[in-house]
This record gives sequence, structure tokens and C-alpha cells, in this order.
Amino acid sequence: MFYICTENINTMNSLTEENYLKAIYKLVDGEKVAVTTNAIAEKMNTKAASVTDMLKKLSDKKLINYEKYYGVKLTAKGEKIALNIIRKHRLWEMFLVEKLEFGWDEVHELAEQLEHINSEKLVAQIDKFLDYPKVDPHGDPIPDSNGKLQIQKSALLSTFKKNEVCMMTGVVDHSPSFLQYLAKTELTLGSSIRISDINDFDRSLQIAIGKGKPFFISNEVAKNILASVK
Amino acid sequence: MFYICTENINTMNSLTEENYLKAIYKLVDGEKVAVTTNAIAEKMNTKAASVTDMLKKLSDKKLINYEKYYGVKLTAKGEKIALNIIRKHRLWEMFLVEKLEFGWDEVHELAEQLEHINSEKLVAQIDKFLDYPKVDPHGDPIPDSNGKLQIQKSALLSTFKKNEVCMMTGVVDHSPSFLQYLAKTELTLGSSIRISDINDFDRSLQIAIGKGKPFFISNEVAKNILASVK
DNA sequence: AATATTTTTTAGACTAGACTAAATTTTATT
DNA sequence: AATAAAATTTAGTCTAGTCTAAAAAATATT
Ligand SMILES: [Mn+2]
Ligand SMILES: [Mn+2]
Ligand SMILES: [Mn+2]
Ligand SMILES: [Mn+2]
Repeated sequence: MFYICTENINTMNSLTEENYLKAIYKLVDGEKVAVTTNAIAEKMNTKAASVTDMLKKLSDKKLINYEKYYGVKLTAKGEKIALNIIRKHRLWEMFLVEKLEFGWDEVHELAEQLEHINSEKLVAQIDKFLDYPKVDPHGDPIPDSNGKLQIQKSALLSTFKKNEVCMMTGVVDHSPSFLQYLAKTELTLGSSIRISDINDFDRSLQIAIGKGKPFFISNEVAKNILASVK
Repeated sequence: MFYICTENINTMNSLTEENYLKAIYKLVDGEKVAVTTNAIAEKMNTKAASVTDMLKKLSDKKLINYEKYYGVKLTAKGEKIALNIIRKHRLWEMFLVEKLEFGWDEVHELAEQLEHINSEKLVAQIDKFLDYPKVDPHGDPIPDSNGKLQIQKSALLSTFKKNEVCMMTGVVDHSPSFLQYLAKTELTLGSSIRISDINDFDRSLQIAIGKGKPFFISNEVAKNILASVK
């Protein structure tokens, strides 16, 4: 049993407020625990005192439930706004990669700007233009216009066993350097990965993509790749 | 003889600073006169006192030449920044109309937001995606990446004579209501217009588009349509 | 040339969002 | 249970951008 927010979320929230809501959403990450002031401060690259100020404001606007010294949770409305920003972020990333020849390693910062553009029609049309994609260029799911999110059940590539075959569905680390590294291999979203060997000592893997020739990846890399059983 | 700015314009200017520069550019409008504080205040929907504050700041940044009580002119660098914002505005309008099924009457406000997105590559790719358009959906010229503007020599439709044939190249009034009115007629950019009659009393026109049947437009409308001799 | 009007600038105050330093509350350790 | 450490909030300050009211300069009118 859970509640759905039917309120109009197209109210005026500042760019800063939107970023705080998004940060809180990402810190909650499905778990039901309250998010701490320090965690938000770190994520937002700001100081705890600034966060406290903003929490009061968001609380006044009924976008979060805030209890002093305890922590903070998004209200249904706050969560819906956060999901809408994430929706826009991921649609823009998809647009940049699919239509404007951007690499998957160079879209995030730009999407951080574009996600704050305020136009329902624009989002709807971009969505249509891309033919309603379900995931973004990094394999992250795109919330629908109601803020509903398709949860995908993937596991870290490092948890698969020898001779298993799986499909790459996403990445954990989104840093340009990691994405650029992957771009130099055959590891892309949708790749069929066969684990041909696992090194007992360092947990590094020998893998093969489709019918390609096998190559090595470190455990560090394998821990940052998401895959689903085929 | 005139000077070209070769300075890097990709410095950090706030959204507000960008809007002031654009407002000043539009108020200069080719003429060499200085722009007044009150004119800027009116265009920016703000008060003269606020304008004075901003003029000091832009002057410190060497983006305008500001003399107290006299008025203000853009420096070469200030003008280049203004033209770059206008370039982005018009490219975004074109993108919205050409690729996302927006009407020409509903893109301006959205472009006011999008023009402040900061990414050289994004602009270059949108330009390429649109196949390097020369004019925006309203017939306004799109500055190139160096800030060079193709000046088009058009005249008001109200200045043409009976039986003359011309081509519609743009609009003076950009308001949604005027654009929506035009959208209901056959008057669109590129339309071949023949002036079949001019009413002496109220200067209203009887015109025909291509081989279409003639219809009337008021002098008020004719004064807001730009056309070039065919 | 003197005076009135308009335009522009200055002075002082406000808000959003940030910061530092100090106070308070919570949590961990003895 | 007392004390130390960590987390959080409060208090006070700062900047960008806005405002109103008053002062100063420029322009128009007599
Ligand atoms: Mn991203
Ligand atoms: Mn992404
Ligand atoms: Mn426009
Ligand atoms: Mn336009």
C-alpha cells in the first residue's frame, strides 16, 4: 500500500531547490531511511549549515518531511518533482547521444543544465522524438511522465560465475574516465558477455563479447558493470 | 573599417548579465547611438536603479562602455556575447519548429530559457542537425559562430505598390497572437505575395498567395510583415 | 537665465543562497 | 552515568540582484 501524488508538480521551484530534491532522492535510493544533513552537504558540494537553511525552506513548501537533528524524507510531491527532473536529465542524455552524436561519457554535465528547462511540451516532444526510450545511455531507467520507474533486476558483473553468459545493462561508476575506458573495449549496453575464466587470486575476469576474442578486465571494472542473466 | 573581437567569449556570465547584454544589443539595433538606462529598464521589466547597478558591473567586465548620465554601448566583446546568445536563441527556435513539431507562435519563451545553456558543442551539433539554417522560424537571421550576421534587405509589405509581387521574409511583431493570426492565413515565410489592390481610404490590401484566391489584410497587418522584391 | 521637468544615480533595505564560527543536540566511549 | 566526539543547528556575514525613496544631473520650458 502506498500513496500516489496527484498534485500538480509544475510549480515554481528554483534551480537550487530542484537540485536539493534530486540529491535527497538519490541518497534515499529506494531505502526507507531518512537522509542526513551531512550526506546532502557532501553530495551538493556545500556546507551543512547551508543545507539546514534549505531543508527549512523545502519543509515549508511541503516537499520534504524534516525533523530537526533527525533527518529528512521526501513527501510524495517532493519525490514526484525529483523524478521529473531525473526523467528530463535522462531523456536529454539520450537525445544528445542518439541525435547529436555525443559520446556517453560527455553528456552528464550538459544534462545537469538541461534538466532544469521548464516546459512540459518540450519533454513530451523529446520523449516522442526518441520513440519513448526506457533507459538512458548509461542503462539507467527513465521515469515515465507520472514519475513511475521501471526497476531493473541486474547484478554486478563481478558476482557472476565462470562460463555464465549475461547481458550488460548498465554501469555503476558514471565517471567519464570509466565510460571512456569501456568505450575502448567492446563493452557496451546490450553486449552479450561470457565469463570464460575467473582468476582466483585477484578476481579479475577473462570475458568474451558475443563471438569476439576473450580479454581481461580487473575485478574493479567488473564491480562497476551491471548485467542481467540472459 | 571596423574591429573584430578575437577574445574568448566563453567566460562565465550570469543569466542576468546575458539578458542585459542581449537587451542592449537589441536596443542599439544597428544604430550607433548609446542606449539609455530607462530604455533598458523597460525592456528588462526592471527599474532604472537596478539597471544602473548592472551597468557598473558590465562596465567593470569590459563588456560595455558606460558613461554616467550619457548612456551605454557594447564593446566588441559584449556584442559578440550578445550575438552568441541570439544565435543560440534562434537555433533553438528552429530546432523546436523543425524537429519537435512546435508552432512558430510557441517557441520564443522556451528559447529564452534554452539560449542560456552553456555548451559550444551542443550549439555546433544543433546547427549541424538542422543543416546550418540561415534564418529562424520568424525569418530572423541566425548569426554564425563568429557572430557574423547576414543582413537581409526587406521592406514592410505596406510599402509595396499595387500589382507588385514579393516574397514574405519575416515579421515585425513576434507576438503569439499575431503569429497565430498569420498561421490561419496562407501567409508563411517564403510565400509569394501579389498585391492585387490597395484601399486608398484605410491602406488595407487585397493580396493573393501564389495562385490562391485573394483576401484582405489590414494596413496594421501589412506593416508587420517583411517582404523582399521577387 | 532662471525654473521646472525628466532622467539617472546614490543610498539604504530586502531576499536567496552561500559561508564561518559558535552553540546545541545526539551518539559513542569510557 | 559521565564525558568526549560527531553531527546539526543557529547566529551573523557576504554577494547578486532586486526594490523604493531621495539626491543629483541633464534637458525642457518659460
Ligand atoms: Mn547523468
Ligand atoms: Mn545517465
Ligand atoms: Mn524569439
Ligand atoms: Mn525568432
